[in-house]
Amino acid sequence: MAHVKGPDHSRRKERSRQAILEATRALVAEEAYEKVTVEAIAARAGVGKQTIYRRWPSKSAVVFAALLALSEDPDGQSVALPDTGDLETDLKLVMRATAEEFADPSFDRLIRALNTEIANDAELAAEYREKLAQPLEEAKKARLRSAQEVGQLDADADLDLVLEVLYAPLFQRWLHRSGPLTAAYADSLVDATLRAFGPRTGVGSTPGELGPVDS
Amino acid sequence: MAHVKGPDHSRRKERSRQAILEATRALVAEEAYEKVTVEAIAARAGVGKQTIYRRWPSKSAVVFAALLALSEDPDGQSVALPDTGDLETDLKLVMRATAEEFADPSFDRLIRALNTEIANDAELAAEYREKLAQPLEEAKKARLRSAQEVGQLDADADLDLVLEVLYAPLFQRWLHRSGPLTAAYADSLVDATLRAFGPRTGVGSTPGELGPVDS
DNA sequence: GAAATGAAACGAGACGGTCCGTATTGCTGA
DNA sequence: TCAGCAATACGGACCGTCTCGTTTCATTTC
Repeated sequence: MAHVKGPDHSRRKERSRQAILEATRALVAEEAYEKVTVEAIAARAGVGKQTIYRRWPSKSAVVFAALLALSEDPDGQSVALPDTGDLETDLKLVMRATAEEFADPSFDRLIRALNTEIANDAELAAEYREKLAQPLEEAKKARLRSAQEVGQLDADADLDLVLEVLYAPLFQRWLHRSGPLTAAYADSLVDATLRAFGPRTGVGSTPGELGPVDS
Repeated sequence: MAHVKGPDHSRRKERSRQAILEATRALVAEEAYEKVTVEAIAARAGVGKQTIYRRWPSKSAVVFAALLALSEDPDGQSVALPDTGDLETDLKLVMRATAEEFADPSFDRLIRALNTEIANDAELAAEYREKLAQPLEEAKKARLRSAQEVGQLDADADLDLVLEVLYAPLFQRWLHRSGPLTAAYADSLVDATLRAFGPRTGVGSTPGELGPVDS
């Protein structure tokens, strides 16, 4: 008597759900965002338009869900950054990889669509932060904390600020197409960030008042 | 007989042109961007729709022109940053002012609309860079160069990179609504930037191998 | 067990509404 | 007189709703 509801159509639902999300991703990846229509998604997914609107309230929501699912695929597997023991090495690795990702046209279009959605919708932005950005940031901060423990990063550094100084320039340069995203550029961002937040040159225990370098 | 063309309607043309741009700015400032329609602009400007399309090829172009005109208004007057002689003071002044600007809802909507346009249209982005971003950046770089000359900034620093490290975090935090844009935050960005690109402390400048804490 | 039953979900697509960008029309002002 | 204009009708694209006949599947019936 656990069956309160009627027939179990969950498998059917899941299949069409996946088809819709995959069709959406494919379309966003291969065309300009304005050309992605709900009708096109439905046709590509082999699905009726109503099936889409049964699950999501708007086109924005569908696109957003499709892009969210991109990073949720690997079940519960949480992100983890490389940890060779040397922060500079690890950061350069990650930043170079990030810069390369942005060079891929498909990825470019996907992320541009995502940014357009969240820049103009505070609710979607909050959901994006909660489900995608926060977990990733936590992983990055975990790596930074481990660097703090071995004295490769200022123990007092605000990690949110460190991440922003590190990533925001890359993001802005990509979004505004204001310069090339080369490996050298990625490296120079890491260098700048480490100069700003690297270990204090002084006798570094807990800081606060001691200021041996006063120049 | 310098009049090659017919009757001199230039004053009329100019009047309707200004009316269109002003109506556009008003609408973008007060409503969500999707609600701004060409018909609404025409009605508000007391102008026929065709008059708009006679001058601009698309809605995007009108909106873009309206926002461009925002910063072109003060005739040929070029931008100049404060120069008290102390870079830290000047940068904090500018960064605090920038952070405050973003807090104004009208300004927020205007810049959000502008960013949406240029993020998805490489041509508009190029025009934006040429007509708005570049001149502003040049003014900022001029201030930085003067700081380099008096030894308040590393003479070898890449000024484009300095500006990115300084402004991009603020921009990203605003765009993604990922944190408050306080004066303290503005200051901490200046502090970080100056630690990264400030005058070299001496000979053994670049970090990397010196490791008093090796645990 | 296999066939019949009924409800939920579905594919297809017609429909109203909004908006873009074009075409038409009659007016107006120099 | 006539170029430029406001007003507005229009075609086309798309969104989101609604309808209709069909498919799928748990349950019932033999």
